[in-house]
Amino acid sequence: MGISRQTPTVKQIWSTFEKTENAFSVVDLVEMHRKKMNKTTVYRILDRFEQEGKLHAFIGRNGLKWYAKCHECSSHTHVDIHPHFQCNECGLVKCLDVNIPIPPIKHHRIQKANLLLLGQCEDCLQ
Amino acid sequence: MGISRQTPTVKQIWSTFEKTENAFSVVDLVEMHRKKMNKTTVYRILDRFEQEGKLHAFIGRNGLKWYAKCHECSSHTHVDIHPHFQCNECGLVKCLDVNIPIPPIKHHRIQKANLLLLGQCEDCLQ
DNA sequence: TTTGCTATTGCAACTGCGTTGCTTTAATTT
DNA sequence: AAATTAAAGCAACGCAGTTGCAATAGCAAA
Repeated sequence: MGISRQTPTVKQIWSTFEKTENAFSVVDLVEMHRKKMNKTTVYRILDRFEQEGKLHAFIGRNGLKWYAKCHECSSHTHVDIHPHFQCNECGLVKCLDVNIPIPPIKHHRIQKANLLLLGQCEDCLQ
Repeated sequence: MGISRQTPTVKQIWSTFEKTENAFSVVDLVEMHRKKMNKTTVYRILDRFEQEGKLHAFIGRNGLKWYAKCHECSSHTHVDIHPHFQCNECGLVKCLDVNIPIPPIKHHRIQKANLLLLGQCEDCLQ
């Protein structure tokens, strides 16, 4: 499983994430790479990156799936907050370097937590 | 705006939420009421309930929209955590009565926060 | 280098959630 | 009872995401 062949398409998708902590929706990624590869290929490469732990995924404001490369996102199985931010004005999505503790919930076992903060980013505040 | 006519379909949709704090996905609701009304009607009634503040909505695990009646969900505009829980085993979704404080994020203005906790519910833990 | 294996890609068709436009129905007001 | 118009039904559509299959091309082994 995972990425076992370094094809041009794999390299190209990876290059999108390599230099940034920002997240991209699948729709954006399909559009970005439309001229070079099929949308099915984009979906499949993203799946493989996610399984490999090179990217992590979460659901954004409108139910679209977003992907981002995040430091230390590869292999923790403990309850983890994974906070993400989406700008209501420009649409920017990125990972936040903030740790938000989750209190224990009575009679429940919490395995994962998805936190999406919505608001205005640095650029749009000015 | 809002619900201005008490039609049978409106009453029926509302009766689904009346007795519980559990949330329902739109897909579930369309299926539940399939014999009595058109799916378009379900979507539209849910939209109206949301605008009226009788129901609130959030995005679940798979990007589906979920609705729930929640005490005190009608009219606050402050940053609010709205924590929801989804069971990874039985799929149950409900509102949690827990307040989780969001720390201020440098250079960002946070207007809303969506928190989805995933794990096992009381019934599935046994 | 060449060969063989099979992971990967492209393509086209399909599924399913959600929306739209328009006509008909019926709740509410007068 | 009639008029007004919100709401419902229906069919067609748009778009995200998936599937099956044939063609292509990494990569390892010879």
